[in-house]
Amino acid sequence: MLSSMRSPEELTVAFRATGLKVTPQRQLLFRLLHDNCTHPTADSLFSEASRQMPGISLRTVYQTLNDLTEMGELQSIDVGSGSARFDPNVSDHHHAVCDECAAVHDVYVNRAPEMRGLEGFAVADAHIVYRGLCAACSGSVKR
Amino acid sequence: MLSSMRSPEELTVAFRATGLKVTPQRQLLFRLLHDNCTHPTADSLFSEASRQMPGISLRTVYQTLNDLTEMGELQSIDVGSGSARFDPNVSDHHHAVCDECAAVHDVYVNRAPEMRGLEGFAVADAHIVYRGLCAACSGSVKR
DNA sequence: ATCCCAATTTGCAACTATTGAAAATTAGCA
DNA sequence: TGCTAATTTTCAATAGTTGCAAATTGGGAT
Repeated sequence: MLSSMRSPEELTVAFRATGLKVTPQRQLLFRLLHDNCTHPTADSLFSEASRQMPGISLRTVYQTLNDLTEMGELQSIDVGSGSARFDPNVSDHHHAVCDECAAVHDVYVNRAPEMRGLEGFAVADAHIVYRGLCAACSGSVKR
Repeated sequence: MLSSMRSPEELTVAFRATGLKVTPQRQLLFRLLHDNCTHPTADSLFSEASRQMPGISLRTVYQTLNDLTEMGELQSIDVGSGSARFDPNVSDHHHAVCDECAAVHDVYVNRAPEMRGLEGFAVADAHIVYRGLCAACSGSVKR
């Protein structure tokens, strides 16, 4: 059901097949992104990567994220937080952002709603951003 | 039906009532925004304003846009174009962005779709961004 | 009509997110 | 093992936006 990014091993093959090289930096990022449901920013990935590979550059992180996005292995999403979030779940889905803890969750809808009030617009896709309080934040006794 | 920003005259009263001053810069922006359905950016408003009032500063434009947004007279929307767009239509609505000409249109949906796959998230609001080709761009013989 | 002071405008520096460019390094095939 | 194009790194540059301080000004009080 989830259409996740391919595994580090599969990406290694895919990269080589495309003429792209598989460097230690890229392998690390493949691993950090695999099954990552935190919707990380380039910067949070850079921090995480730096811990395991001191000296890796932020530029390389951006580069690799862009490569993966172009290959369709990653989805770049903008939930209005100022920086792009990257999502290895490339299936057709939407997002819910917690106003309290800023966590981003994947959500699904039965069918994209029909829009009204605009004749002749050919919709290619629709992305919904829900805002509110996540289970953890709304469940706890609020401050 | 449309819940548009109040008129320049009404805003003048509202500003004074709140202890905010009504300057020529602000009056100009009130006018430029009234009934403006182009979803302008701060910068496009600054260009327009500069034509009528050379010397007005971009900082003032940002300031006033933020003030109006805080007062609920304006909605700041992010359609992923890199810069914020401002919408004097403050009713509950959504947006359609043309991939060709980048125009942003207001759209309405019957009801916000229920989301699935996330238990306990208390939705405060939902914003949908549609992408595709607007009537003008999809109708014309493509380049 | 004039004063006065808090609100505003300006100018500019600072900041964040991201990309461009060039030199040094390296993956991976021959 | 060598070669070369791809990659990484470094650093500068860009866009959008905000912070700050000095100069200006709106508008109620006099």
